[in-house]
Amino acid sequence: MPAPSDGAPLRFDRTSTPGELVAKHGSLEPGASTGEIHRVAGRIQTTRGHGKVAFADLGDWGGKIQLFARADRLGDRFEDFLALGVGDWVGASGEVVTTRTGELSILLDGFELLAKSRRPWPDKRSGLQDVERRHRQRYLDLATNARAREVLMARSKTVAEIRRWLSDRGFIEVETPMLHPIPGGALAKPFVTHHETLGVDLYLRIAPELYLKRLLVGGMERVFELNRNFRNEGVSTQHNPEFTMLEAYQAYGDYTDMADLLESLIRDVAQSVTGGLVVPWHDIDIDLGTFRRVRLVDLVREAGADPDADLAAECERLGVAFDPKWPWGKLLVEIYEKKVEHTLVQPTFVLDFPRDVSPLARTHRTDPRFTEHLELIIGGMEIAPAYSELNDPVEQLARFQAQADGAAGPEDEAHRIDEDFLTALEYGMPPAGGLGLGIDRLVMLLTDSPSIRDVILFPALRPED
RNA sequence: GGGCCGUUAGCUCAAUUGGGAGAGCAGGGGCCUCUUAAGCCCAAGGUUCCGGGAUCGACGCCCGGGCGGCCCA
Repeated sequence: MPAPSDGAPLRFDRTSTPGELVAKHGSLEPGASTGEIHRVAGRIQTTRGHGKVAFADLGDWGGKIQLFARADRLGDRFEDFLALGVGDWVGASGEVVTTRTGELSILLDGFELLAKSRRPWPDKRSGLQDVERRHRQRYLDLATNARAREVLMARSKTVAEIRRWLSDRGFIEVETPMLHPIPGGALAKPFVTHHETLGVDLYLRIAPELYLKRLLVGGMERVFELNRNFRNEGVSTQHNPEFTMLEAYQAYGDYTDMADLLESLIRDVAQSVTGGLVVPWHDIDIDLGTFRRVRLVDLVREAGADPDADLAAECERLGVAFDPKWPWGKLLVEIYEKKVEHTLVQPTFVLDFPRDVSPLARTHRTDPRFTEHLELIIGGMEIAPAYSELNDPVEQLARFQAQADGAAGPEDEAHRIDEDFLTALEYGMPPAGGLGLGIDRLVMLLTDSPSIRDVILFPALRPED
């Protein structure tokens, strides 16, 4: 069998990892010999040549161990060892020992260069600092910065815990279309694409909501989807054009059930990901043990505006920019978003958004100006909306038409009338609660990350050229 | 879209009010048989993001642009 052209090994059998050896032998006396021969692999992190002996740190994401090379043991291979550099992948074999200074080491009998790093490596002390390159070349960020690895692992665990938590409670995960003939389920500008053989424009979904509700019509009682949404809007520390959202629906429930569920879910996920319910956030601590519940209209009143007065005048007085065409509810929400939302640092359910801005939620059971639509705010960020879901096809059509008539925002962000969805509702959708949970922002909270780009491995950036 | 800040060697960063660009690390050569941010010696490394302008003289000042960060819309 011919050797590969570059002679590099195709595989390497390990008997242990650096982290496992540290766990087993981490407290040996200086100058100890274990009699254990091991084969370990990893990436060279530092090298220290010292005449007829040399050292290198070999590490992976789970730990590191020192390689101890002696010219009298390695013979001709000693020169090759000295040629190793930072970033090289190496498989090594030898006895597990400690040096005179007590450092746990592999006393090398042999080693293989598994892959060479051909480019200059970031500074070994500081790691890669340049924010732009950390995003464009995330592999270097991960390879040199422990913080980047911790965030990635926290995100992975968060997603895994959410899936397990929901599954344990009877929620079924589904996948609904990413390509939508009509963008729906949210107020947002979509990305447009085109299907050649069907000859139609399609939209990357802005939300899966209307498809998940079709599944409620089909009889699914507890259903969720955890995947990407796409919105053709600006990028900021809280927005990426593609972002990850959990949407979950529960038949026979309402928005108070969804608030209970969110509270319990976030608490359990925080506990398993961070080990506690108090998470540091910038300069303060956020206590996920207590979730306040307060009506939006009361928050606006607390902010010094009278919801029963002329809201355009109130906006004027408070310095909130507005469009005179906006309806009452839009003005009310504008005051809330500009004056209140960013001040809600501790977990807060903001209850009962106005009907004008909430076309998919049921009218409030006692106050018809509002809907049973809440938003969970933590750290000043919208983390999760939840509704008592509108299931009346006649009212749904009327709400869509009110949206299409304008007033609530730019035309390309208004709901378009999805006849197929209305047909589904006409077959009967059970009463249900639904929620959306922004996964990126939740991970920001759990990892004290100030920017969404810290928790998305490859965030949207302008092309370099 | 607006404002402010940043952009210098492969990386991390310096460079009084405008006077001719430096260090550490990495990479190259040499010494060294227990180092661990190894150490010591030597050499090399630059279109100071790009384009224009004022000045005897620009990394620095002015104008325009790129990319990034933060804040605002």
